[in-house]
Amino acid sequence: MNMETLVSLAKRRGFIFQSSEIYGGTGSCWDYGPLGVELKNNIKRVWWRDNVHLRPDMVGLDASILMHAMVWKASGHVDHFTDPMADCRACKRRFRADQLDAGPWVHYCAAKAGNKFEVPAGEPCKHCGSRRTLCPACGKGELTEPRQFNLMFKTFMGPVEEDAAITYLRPETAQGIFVNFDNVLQSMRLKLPFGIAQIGKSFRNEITPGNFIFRTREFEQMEIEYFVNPKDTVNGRPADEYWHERWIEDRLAWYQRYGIHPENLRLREHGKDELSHYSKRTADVEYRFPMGWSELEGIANRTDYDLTQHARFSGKSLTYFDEERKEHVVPYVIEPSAGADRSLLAFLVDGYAEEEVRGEKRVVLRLHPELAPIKIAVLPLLKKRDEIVATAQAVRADLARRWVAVYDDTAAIGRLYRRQDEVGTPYCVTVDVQTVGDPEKREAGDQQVTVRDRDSMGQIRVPIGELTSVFERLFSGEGWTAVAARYPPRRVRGNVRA
RNA sequence: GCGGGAAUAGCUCAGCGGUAGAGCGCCAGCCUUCCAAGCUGGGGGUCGCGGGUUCGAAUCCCGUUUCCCGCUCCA
Repeated sequence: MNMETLVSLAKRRGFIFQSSEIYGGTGSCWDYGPLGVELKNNIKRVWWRDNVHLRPDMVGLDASILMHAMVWKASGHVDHFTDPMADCRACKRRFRADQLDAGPWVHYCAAKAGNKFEVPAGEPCKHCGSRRTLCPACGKGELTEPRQFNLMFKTFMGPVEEDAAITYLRPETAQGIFVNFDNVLQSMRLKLPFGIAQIGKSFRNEITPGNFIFRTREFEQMEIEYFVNPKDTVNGRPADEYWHERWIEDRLAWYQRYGIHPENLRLREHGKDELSHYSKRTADVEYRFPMGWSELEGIANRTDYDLTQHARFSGKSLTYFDEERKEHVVPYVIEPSAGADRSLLAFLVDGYAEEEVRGEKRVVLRLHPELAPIKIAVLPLLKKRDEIVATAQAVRADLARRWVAVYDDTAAIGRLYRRQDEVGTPYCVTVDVQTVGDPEKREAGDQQVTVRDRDSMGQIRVPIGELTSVFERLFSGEGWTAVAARYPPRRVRGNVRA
């Protein structure tokens, strides 16, 4: 599996198109096509259901993308979300200019000709006063002047482009939750621990976007801020550490529940040196993408950093009153922050399979039935028979009230199946002559159709009247094997091409 | 942003100074009683974009945009 194959499939089958393609494309932006938007909506819907509706301790939120500029001052993004970068003119490597002094460096001092010596970490040369100027990787090249990379999109509120009107497109949805902490607390009568979930677009001027939809400058996050009382203990551990561990386990399990192979998932603990300025501990859920292990979701313990900062900058109290201790506390927050686009990419990559069937290559997207863009395809075996076509269209219309169901008659049955396999449709329904009967042979129809399973390619005969209950069982997770056992396999009446 | 590679039909690619091609896919018709069948026909490309050289440029030169691989970063 390589990314190019997937990019090609995604475009060919209407999942993902490059943004503004007719104008030559625009960097790092991608559009979700008819099937892509279904898939993405399904991912967001099951995430919301599992993390908000099914839990008694979670509520949702949808904050605006544009916020008061002070939000980003308080959050630290204006000051910390910038990286001064310097490039080596010789080996072309790039470095964080603020981390160049981290190690000792070899210095050819101009003030003391012929002298080459090592300067200790963090110190300037005591002879000439200069700091590190040569590349720490190759030791030869001069470094360029540090250039400031601001990762936030700057824009103007209102039509006048003046400094007072500057604000930012949010670089994370999290801050919308923090600034609404008190509103949600007051209106929903919540007790710690509780969480607020939000799905929405965020924007970062990434230095290097790429790898298809993996790193883009406009992306969609699925974030949870789970507030806990840091003074509580659970199972003998501080509440924030306990819940952090719980969320790490829950989130890892979530990806597996929707079909990601366990061997393609792992947890990676952040080292002390790579922790964000607000984080006490962070663990990443990583997926084995075609380009290597990369982050799907970061689960951070943000402590009381954000609420404290916003309280300080806004002058508003952002505390929770602990009834038992009769005191105000600033909650700690655990943040499971997932990428919707990255999840979608992982589900595509993980579901993609090529197998050999009768000497032909079969491409199948083994998407979890809840995620599949199309749930059921209803197909006529023969499109020249009006009764077959009419019955198939009626069956589709009936099923479409409950599930995304499509009708297709533009090819022979084998090709129709393969097309549906390639876009991950879990089940097909085929209407044939037996279903509707054959007037010329005075045969009556049996009103039964073939239901075909994507993964096993198994087929059963099901009365049209029982289709809804069969699909209810299949989509509730009962499994093909269990459901198929109640129905006869399709009777083979010969195959003219065999 | 730097270095390297690439850009021709929906997809994969050939053509590399002289009338834009193939395979697959797509559409239509015929045929066909269940896993990418066959036959016939069809639509579709100002060869990424803009300049230049030339009688003539997909082809050579310059610029530019986008994608891919590294550096780097994160959801």
